[in-house]
Amino acid sequence: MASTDLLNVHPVLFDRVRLSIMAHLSFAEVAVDFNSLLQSLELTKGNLSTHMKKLEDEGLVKIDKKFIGRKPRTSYRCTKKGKKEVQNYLTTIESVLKASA
Amino acid sequence: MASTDLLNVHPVLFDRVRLSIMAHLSFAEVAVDFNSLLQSLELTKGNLSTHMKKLEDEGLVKIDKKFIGRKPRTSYRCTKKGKKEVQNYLTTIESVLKASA
DNA sequence: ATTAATGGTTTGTAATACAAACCAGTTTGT
DNA sequence: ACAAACTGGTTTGTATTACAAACCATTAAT
Repeated sequence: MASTDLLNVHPVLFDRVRLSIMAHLSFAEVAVDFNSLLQSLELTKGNLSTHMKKLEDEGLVKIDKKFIGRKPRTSYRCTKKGKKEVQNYLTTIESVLKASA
Repeated sequence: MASTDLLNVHPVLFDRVRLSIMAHLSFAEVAVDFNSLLQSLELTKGNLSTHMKKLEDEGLVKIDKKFIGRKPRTSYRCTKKGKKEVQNYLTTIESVLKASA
């Protein structure tokens, strides 16, 4: 088994909210903006903001800020690394837990 | 998709160490004692102790304290609820992440 | 000109993971 | 017999983190 494999999972993904975010982003395949995430996930703005910053710091997500007309708009997309880490999370969890089922 | 399904996952399992513990226990099928867990998982005693307490409080694990000869021995086993929650964790993660792969 | 809404960020607080210190007893060494 | 070291943990203090509230800057509506 080697449940220590879990150590190879990116730590930042061990959070329900961030995993949800990454699921959304990797599902979308395209950039998703702050407010859709906000709605889908039912978070407060501050909470979402800091989670996104953390994901960005770890390179799992790329932020894109621009103006739509006169309004600011922040959107995010999943990086290659992000996809990789999500995949790794899934396969690792499966291997660790299925052995024990 | 509905990544909000993640809300149905037991919160206490969203921790790398506790998930490792539960993987160990549900794999073992039998009681595992404090010190084997300590070794397998390479934790400090205090850390393991508090994690086990939390798992116990949530009813995922049953604690058993007795004396072997003159020495105390604490061991743990996975409860039915524990197994159920681990299963739920696995299937939920799979459904949420596979949709996004 | 005010008020309300949009699009976020910064900041203060409560919860949590962790290791260090501690405690109760046992075995080992002299 | 006594001390030192080991066993088997628990309690306690600290650092990190998740979170919501408060805030800021601007735009849109009245």
